[in-house]
Amino acid sequence: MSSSSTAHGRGDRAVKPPIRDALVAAAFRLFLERGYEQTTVDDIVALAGVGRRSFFRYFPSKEDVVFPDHERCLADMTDFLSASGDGDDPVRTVCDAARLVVRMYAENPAFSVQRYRLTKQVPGLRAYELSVVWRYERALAGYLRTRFAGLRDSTLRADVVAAAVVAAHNNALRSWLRSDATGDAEAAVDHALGHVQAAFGDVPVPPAGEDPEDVVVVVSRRGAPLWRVVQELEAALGRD
Amino acid sequence: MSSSSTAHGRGDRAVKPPIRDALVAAAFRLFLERGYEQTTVDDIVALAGVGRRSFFRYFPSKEDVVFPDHERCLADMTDFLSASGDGDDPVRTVCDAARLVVRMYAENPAFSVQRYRLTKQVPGLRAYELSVVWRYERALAGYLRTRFAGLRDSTLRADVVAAAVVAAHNNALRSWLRSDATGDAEAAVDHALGHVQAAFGDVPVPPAGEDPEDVVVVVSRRGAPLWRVVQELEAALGRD
DNA sequence: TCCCGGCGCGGCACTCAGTACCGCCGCTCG
DNA sequence: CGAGCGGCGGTACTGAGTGCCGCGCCGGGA
Repeated sequence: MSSSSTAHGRGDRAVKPPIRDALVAAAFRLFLERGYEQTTVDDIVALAGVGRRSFFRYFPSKEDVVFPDHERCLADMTDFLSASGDGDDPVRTVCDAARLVVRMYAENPAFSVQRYRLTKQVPGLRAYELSVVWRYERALAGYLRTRFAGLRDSTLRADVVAAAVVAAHNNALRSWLRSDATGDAEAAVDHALGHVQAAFGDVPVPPAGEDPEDVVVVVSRRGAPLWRVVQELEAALGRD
Repeated sequence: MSSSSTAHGRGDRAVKPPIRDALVAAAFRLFLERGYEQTTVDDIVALAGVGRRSFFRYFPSKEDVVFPDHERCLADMTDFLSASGDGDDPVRTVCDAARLVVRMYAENPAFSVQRYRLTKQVPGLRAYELSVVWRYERALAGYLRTRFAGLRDSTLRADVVAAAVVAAHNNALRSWLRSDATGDAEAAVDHALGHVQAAFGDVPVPPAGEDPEDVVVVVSRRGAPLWRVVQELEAALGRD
């Protein structure tokens, strides 16, 4: 039932938000019973036994109660990205960041499946989920832009890779949710992200055994000054 | 001012929707004057001189008036996809389908720039645009799924390619919009989509040979993916 | 112990998007 | 010439989201 992102294991009694969890529980009970649009905020607060005003204190909109933990997960992702150094392959880093999301889904499989069924058939919730996914994607793209800075078409590469990572992640995640959360969600996402890493990563991961050597292209127009050649060479090598 | 997708050239007096265009014009005047959220539907219909009920006859919601032609463009895209045979490279086909969108934007540059500024700073409109983009992406992915049927991880590949195409298209389109629609939007999108085709398409890309006097030196290790070669080649040729 | 300030909560009233229903008018077809 | 009929406007309603205020609880300070 509980869906809070904060852990609560010891004897302490719901240290964080008792009323917030009550609202989420009441909302999902009613959403599953009579549908999302047939449930008003007044119904939710009546079942939860709190005032209507308190609902909007904890959730800016009615849709937010369906995604109570994404805000925290997004914060975790930005923390993860800002904490990861410049050493590893950036594509691998954003793939790891995406794994944070599927891990959150896998923490509450039943809850995630219910929410998936809800968002699948309510257009308003689908639109809201899109905006949430968009924020994840922008976080990944922002990180990649800094890592790709200096390369040619850096923002384009960043956006495309971020979109591919999100698409692969969501493909595997939705497939897992459609199967009623049977099997290993993280493994499915790993497999999907493997394709993206193979296509965009510095090192083509799955076809192992090959050399991780990169490619260098030098194009020199006749009469082009030497510094121009050096510049292109540096650009191709990824130097700043 | 006009933004209708239907042509109206001859002496006939706005054969399709006179009142619809009036609503769009009035809405944008008010949106630019005092902002989107500061403008009510009553304000729009008052300025347009029609009844409030008529607004919702033409636009299901207040957000729809900002994107008056996307419904038609989406229909064009689905028509284009269902009409294209199974002969060509499917990745190239979806790239061509995406070009329909930028072409629509390029038809009314001033209108597109205004709308871009609006959607950039109004969260509600951003969310709505996301849902519109999502429908384009699903159309592309649906086509690719049928074309990829039988291949391994066909739906995954379809989703990833569709997302990459949309991301590349939007990257170039938004860059063009941010520059106040100076330059060639379609060329920018072509360049961006070239990267996607290089990464995912059957045929790397037609590089459109330039001067035969150029000297090209390519050093490629076997581990490097083909798209990297093409990317560096394009970069070295100064195509951006 | 009493007082005081803050804060979380509930209640009220309001705006505005979106919908259902109805009544009007002009057009066209029988 | 009359009867449908479709586009349009008006009215009234629901429900989401907001601003405002008053209450009660809790902790700190004199």
